[in-house]
Amino acid sequence: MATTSEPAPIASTVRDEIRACALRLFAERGVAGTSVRDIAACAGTSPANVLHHYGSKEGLREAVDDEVAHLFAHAASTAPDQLADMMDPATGGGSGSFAELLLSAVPPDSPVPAYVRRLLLDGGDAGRRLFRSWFDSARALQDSLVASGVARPAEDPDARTAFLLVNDLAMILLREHVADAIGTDPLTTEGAARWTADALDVYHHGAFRTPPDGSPTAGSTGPRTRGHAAT
Amino acid sequence: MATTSEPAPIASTVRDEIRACALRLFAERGVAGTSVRDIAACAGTSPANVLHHYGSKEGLREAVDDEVAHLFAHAASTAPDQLADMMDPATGGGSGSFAELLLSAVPPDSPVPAYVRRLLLDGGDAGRRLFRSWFDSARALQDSLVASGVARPAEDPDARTAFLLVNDLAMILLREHVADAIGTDPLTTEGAARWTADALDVYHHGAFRTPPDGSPTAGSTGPRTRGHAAT
DNA sequence: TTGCTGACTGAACGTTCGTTCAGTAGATTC
DNA sequence: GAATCTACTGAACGAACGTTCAGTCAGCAA
Repeated sequence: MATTSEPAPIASTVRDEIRACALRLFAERGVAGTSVRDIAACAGTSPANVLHHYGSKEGLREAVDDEVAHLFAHAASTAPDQLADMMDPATGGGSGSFAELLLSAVPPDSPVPAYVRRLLLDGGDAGRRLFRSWFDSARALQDSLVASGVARPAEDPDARTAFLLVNDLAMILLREHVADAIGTDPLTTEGAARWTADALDVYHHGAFRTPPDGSPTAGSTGPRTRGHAAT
Repeated sequence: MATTSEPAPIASTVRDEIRACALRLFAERGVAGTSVRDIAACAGTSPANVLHHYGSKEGLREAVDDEVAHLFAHAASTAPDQLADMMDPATGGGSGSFAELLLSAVPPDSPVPAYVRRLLLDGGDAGRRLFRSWFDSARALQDSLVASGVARPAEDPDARTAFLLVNDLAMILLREHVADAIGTDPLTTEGAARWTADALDVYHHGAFRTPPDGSPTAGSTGPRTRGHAAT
């Protein structure tokens, strides 16, 4: 059903159609909330044919997981250059954002971001591997940016990388809520620009004024009220 | 089954047990992935009794949504003071983090954070309301912090509030992945300290070195590669 | 004692689920 | 032309689903 722009192998087979429908429906309703019959109806074929091609519903889910993983594996191979390029203040002063990378890899109405969300939050192995690979890329990028003087060195580099990566992914995860709150979808070009502008401001100049000198490493700052209500 | 500490009405009724089980199972497996029979078995009663108390599975889901919403509505009534207190560099230099507030309100092994995750990501009205209320609180806090000179004023205050709030929530959403990556669960006291230390460092001093002067408002920094592969 | 109420159950209901299977149609191979 | 293969279908399977219902039982008011 209407795969969008140019580079796809255009002659979409029923097999591909089934997988595309599964991707979209899984992303919208979750795997448990999507039936094989739903997918078959979406792809204009019979439920039996879905299982003919993918063996089982679980097999189809794995195929979709793989598709998404490969999409990013390919993007990741060009990512370091792209990200480093985005980061270079000379060529544009970008943000080095994974979200921007994602935005550049899929059309704005793609179900992929929503599927990535499920992947990251459903506790499965595919999601764990995806996050791992992103974390490793981000860590390497962070190191190189520190080495080249673009980024400030962190006392806790793993925490720093995780912090920046997670902030970045959060925008994908909470996309609808952000759009509601600020009135612009952050996964459109204009929305991304607005989001990036603020993120860069914080990442360059901070959000808070400098604390009292000899700033404590803040390690002691746990929550002080320890209500621990049951539930 | 073993509700934890003090303030709960301790004499847990079967009705409460059913709701507690539903909260946990919905959080773990999703609503569609949890059957009424599962919940009944967990609560040690019959499926018919679950529906006797809550009318339908959907009614039970709404009851659980309400329970969580009320938990935070109560927390929110004391939140401004607590958050402002956390923010005050004089009394502790905390982070004003919603995640810390959450951590202080529920025990570390509570299913509530996972349920909040589902609430925020399942596109329902309860999640939308929850985010809205958090955004409004965060916005008000942000304004007061700017007024008192603790926070730098932002060019785009809505975006700034959304950015900080979303960063904060991200840690809850991606909790397991962060724990994997940095080796510490950020929703434990020690994990939170580590996370907070780095977050404060970024929020006070930035993550990147100051860009070339006359820093562009960065609005032009969209992704420059416009691959838009189909999918 | 009687009658009522609310918590609770076992058995069953109709539906929908994932999956199986025998079989058809259209190519391709020998 | 027969044999083989792959894509595909309609009908059915047993299991699991949410839900209904008649009925049991304990506590309590009259």
